[in-house]
Amino acid sequence: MLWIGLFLMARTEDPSGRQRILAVAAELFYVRGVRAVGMAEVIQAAGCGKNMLYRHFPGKSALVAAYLGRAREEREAATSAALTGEPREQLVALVTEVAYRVRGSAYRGCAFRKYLAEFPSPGDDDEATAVARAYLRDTRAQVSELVAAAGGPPQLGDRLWLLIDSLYSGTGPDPSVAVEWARELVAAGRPD
Amino acid sequence: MLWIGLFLMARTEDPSGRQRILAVAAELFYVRGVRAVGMAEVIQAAGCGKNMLYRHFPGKSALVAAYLGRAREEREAATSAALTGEPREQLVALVTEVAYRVRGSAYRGCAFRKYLAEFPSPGDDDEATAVARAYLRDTRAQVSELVAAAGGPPQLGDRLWLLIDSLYSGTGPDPSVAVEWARELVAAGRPD
DNA sequence: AAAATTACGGACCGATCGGTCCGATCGTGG
DNA sequence: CCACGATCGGACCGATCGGTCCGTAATTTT
Repeated sequence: MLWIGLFLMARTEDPSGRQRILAVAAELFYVRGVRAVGMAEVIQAAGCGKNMLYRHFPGKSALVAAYLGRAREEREAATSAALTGEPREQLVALVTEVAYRVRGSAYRGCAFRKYLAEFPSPGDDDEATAVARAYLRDTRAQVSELVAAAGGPPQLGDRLWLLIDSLYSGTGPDPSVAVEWARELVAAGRPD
Repeated sequence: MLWIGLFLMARTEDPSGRQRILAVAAELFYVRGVRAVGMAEVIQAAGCGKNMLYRHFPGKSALVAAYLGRAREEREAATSAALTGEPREQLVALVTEVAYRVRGSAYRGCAFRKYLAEFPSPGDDDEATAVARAYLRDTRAQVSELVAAAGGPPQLGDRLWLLIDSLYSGTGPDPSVAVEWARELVAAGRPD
């Protein structure tokens, strides 16, 4: 009975353990900034004891790295869900999905870009910085590969990445401007 | 003799006073982040005593606000220097100037966007936040006005602002992509 | 019911923060 | 040569940080 319970918790929600702490910490880090949120505040918001948190995460840097890793998983899930249809449609869908997310009321900027802005000179062993940089690099590579699959010129990838980058920045114009522009761009690149 | 000296210092450089402290602090805040730089480090880098700094700036928040105000002045000077010729040329020159700055080896991202990312939930009386927001708002308005003066549609302003925004983000493609795109955009909007 | 495992949360530690105050020092004017 | 003013920089303060340890209470296993 105990083992079945542990098994189910591990497979499903783990509502009072690691996942719960991570969800609470992620929200705080994202909204208020990583440096501005102390461990004590995470503990209080999670409603757990100090032992609980420090057993799952050896320190704040590990918690922050897990926060960005979680953000990456969420982004990848949303992105892959939007990528159906032929490559050209996928390119537009990619921009549209980002625009949709940016319009959401909970959007406070790109978590990875914000982290890199907050820690521009990290130690060489900063795992969170590695996660953030890898995400940006991989996402951009994904666009390039998609453009190559669609038979478009590399320049198309550059310009689409520029549009996505502007969307994420949070200070750009209305997201629909980027979406409409991406549509024109992909349509113009069509050889037929 | 004493008065002449004071007069010259006030008119020219003030090498051991406010301007020097501000220059040192600005470099530190910009490269390493505002929160990551303590007042003690600013004082040591400026080579002055604590009294010196706290006489010119009542506290860190005032120093940060002055840092962003200084950054704004520098940006406005560089921008206005680039704005010669007819409105359409000015639009391209605006993007080109930003691209030039972004390519510089000392570029570490837009100071205003970085500050807003570092302090997403400031107090209502945070002067630095007000400076940063005002800069972004005014710069965007400047683009819109320039487009209007050039007789272009508002959409042109949106798209040019998008390009500029992407340039500043620091994670976009090569700056030349935005410059070339801006050239095409302005040329295509030409009625003749 | 007794025992053992778990978790909450306060006490505590050293380090660092922004900021104040004051003694020591140096250059200048009388 | 002395006295004055300005400046450097260390001592110090309260607050907060990340992190450790442990007393106590609750829950579960036997």
